[in-house]
Amino acid sequence: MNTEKLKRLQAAGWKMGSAKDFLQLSDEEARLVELKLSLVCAVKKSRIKRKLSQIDLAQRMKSSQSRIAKIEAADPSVSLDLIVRALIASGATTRDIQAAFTA
Amino acid sequence: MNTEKLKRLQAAGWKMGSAKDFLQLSDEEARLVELKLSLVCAVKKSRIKRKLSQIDLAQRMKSSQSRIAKIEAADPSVSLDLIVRALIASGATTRDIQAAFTA
DNA sequence: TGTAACTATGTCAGTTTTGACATATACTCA
DNA sequence: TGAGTATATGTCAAAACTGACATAGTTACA
Repeated sequence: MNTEKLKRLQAAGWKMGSAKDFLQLSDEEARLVELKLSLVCAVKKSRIKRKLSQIDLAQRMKSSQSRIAKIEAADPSVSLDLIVRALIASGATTRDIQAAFTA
Repeated sequence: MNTEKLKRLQAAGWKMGSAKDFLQLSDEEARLVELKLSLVCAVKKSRIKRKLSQIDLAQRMKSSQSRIAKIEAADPSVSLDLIVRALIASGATTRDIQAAFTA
């Protein structure tokens, strides 16, 4: 089982807090991972809230359904840029985005 | 004068609000640019506040001085990932990061 | 049950982003 | 002035990310 798979499992619902030790991340890396996970959750919430399918969202941001799926699964191949673009495209308000940084 | 140069000028202190029209960005693109500019300013503030040189910060995050300079100049070649990593490495608190979203 | 819509996962060529390096420019302060 | 420190800008090979595609799995509902 590799690191990438683990990161995906994390996103799939594993409790944070164990991530750092398990993946042997530095504090800084851990904060970035947690931040990404928060934003990723916000993307899904925002998308569902607006009743958009992954295909809908993909079209809005000129991406593809598979990439949206990877975003929501916190696949290690997705950048913070893409996550935030998805969040914006999904209709999240500035306040929503801000809130995601807190969580 | 190209788009990349313009984006750098923006970061160098130009008032936002003109960016969207001038660069013909969509609302979504404009929001992302504004977000990046806010974070970029936060990086510089945080770095200065902790009395770190660009070299110091570069070492902390295993990057290079030139890349830190590009981050602070909002060079189009820098990703949101790198900006946030710099912000974290510079010692910014979660609250600082959050505040950058408001500004 | 079937089937239509939705979501997940793997792959890959093309594109973007990266650290490193060279070098130029600015800013102290003696 | 000059030497030392800090920051800016250009370049490039290597690494990371991307959309697109195929396809597998899931969910909802008649």
